[in-house]
Amino acid sequence: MPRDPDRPPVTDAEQALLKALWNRGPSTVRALRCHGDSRTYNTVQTLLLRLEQKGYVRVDRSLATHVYEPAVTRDEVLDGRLEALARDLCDGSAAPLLLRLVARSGLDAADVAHFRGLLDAPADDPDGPDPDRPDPDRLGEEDA
Amino acid sequence: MPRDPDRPPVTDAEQALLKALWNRGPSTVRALRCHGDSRTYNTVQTLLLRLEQKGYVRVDRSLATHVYEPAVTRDEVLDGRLEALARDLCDGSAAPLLLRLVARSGLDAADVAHFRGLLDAPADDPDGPDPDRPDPDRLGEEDA
DNA sequence: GAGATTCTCCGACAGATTGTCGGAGTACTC
DNA sequence: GAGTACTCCGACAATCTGTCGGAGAATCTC
Repeated sequence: MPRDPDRPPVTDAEQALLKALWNRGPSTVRALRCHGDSRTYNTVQTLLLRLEQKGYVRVDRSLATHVYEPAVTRDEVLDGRLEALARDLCDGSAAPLLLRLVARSGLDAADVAHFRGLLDAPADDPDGPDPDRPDPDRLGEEDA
Repeated sequence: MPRDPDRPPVTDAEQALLKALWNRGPSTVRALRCHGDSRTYNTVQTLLLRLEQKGYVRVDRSLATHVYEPAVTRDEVLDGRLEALARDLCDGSAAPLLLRLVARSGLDAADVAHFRGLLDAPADDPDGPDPDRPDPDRLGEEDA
């Protein structure tokens, strides 16, 4: 289990790119740009570079045209953000977050059943059932 | 139930002050400043003013020396942040957040029991148990 | 192999944000 | 009415963000 909590935060523009990478898998600047991104080639590249410096993406420079891929999963980012939230507002305890989520968000019966199951099973299954993550295994299919 | 989701975000310095207000209840600038805050009087005041503009604190200007108090509870801020997180990373769904929290954070037996109870009871108790809010009725007691 | 393309790298830059105060004026205390 | 305590307004440097331009290297095309 990777354990490097405090990456610098991502900005909005960076996050948009990171999301695109999660959805598309490893991609080139060009591919990302065509993916509905009105930014200049250079702008996208700068953002990607900053994401690399911050540790959110990994770059394969073996080819002439570099290929960028996420270095962190959405869940890892989620964990980091949740941890930061707990630290900021709840003295580091995650329990209040859970409490709030359960108390307010509209969980349907299936969700409730799901979570009850999780509570029953010991919680150390990081790759457990994860119904709503898009499959991350379509590589550099340029859609131009 | 107050419903104004998108307040501008608080900065670190602002949040420290907001936390102090949550802990101490309504306070004057001076009281906040003595509360282990090395900032200048004016700095604290500016921060408080910005918090007011953003809607996080309310100011009682009826007295000569103004009294600042939180306009939002910690839970409301928490809700907003969690919503933003869900929006940013999970297409608006809060379920993945819950899943992550349950899967990773170390919940002790009491927590688990607590949440199981919450899952059993329908979730519409906005003013439910709130164990760690201090009593807000010690006003300008300067601790110098 | 020379020109045209395509990329990468480096650096810049304007606008917004953040944290921090100073000064001027006002209200209150004795 | 002098001194003190506050508030209001504005400023300011440092940093962050999003956005590119230009120079040069690598690749492709004839």
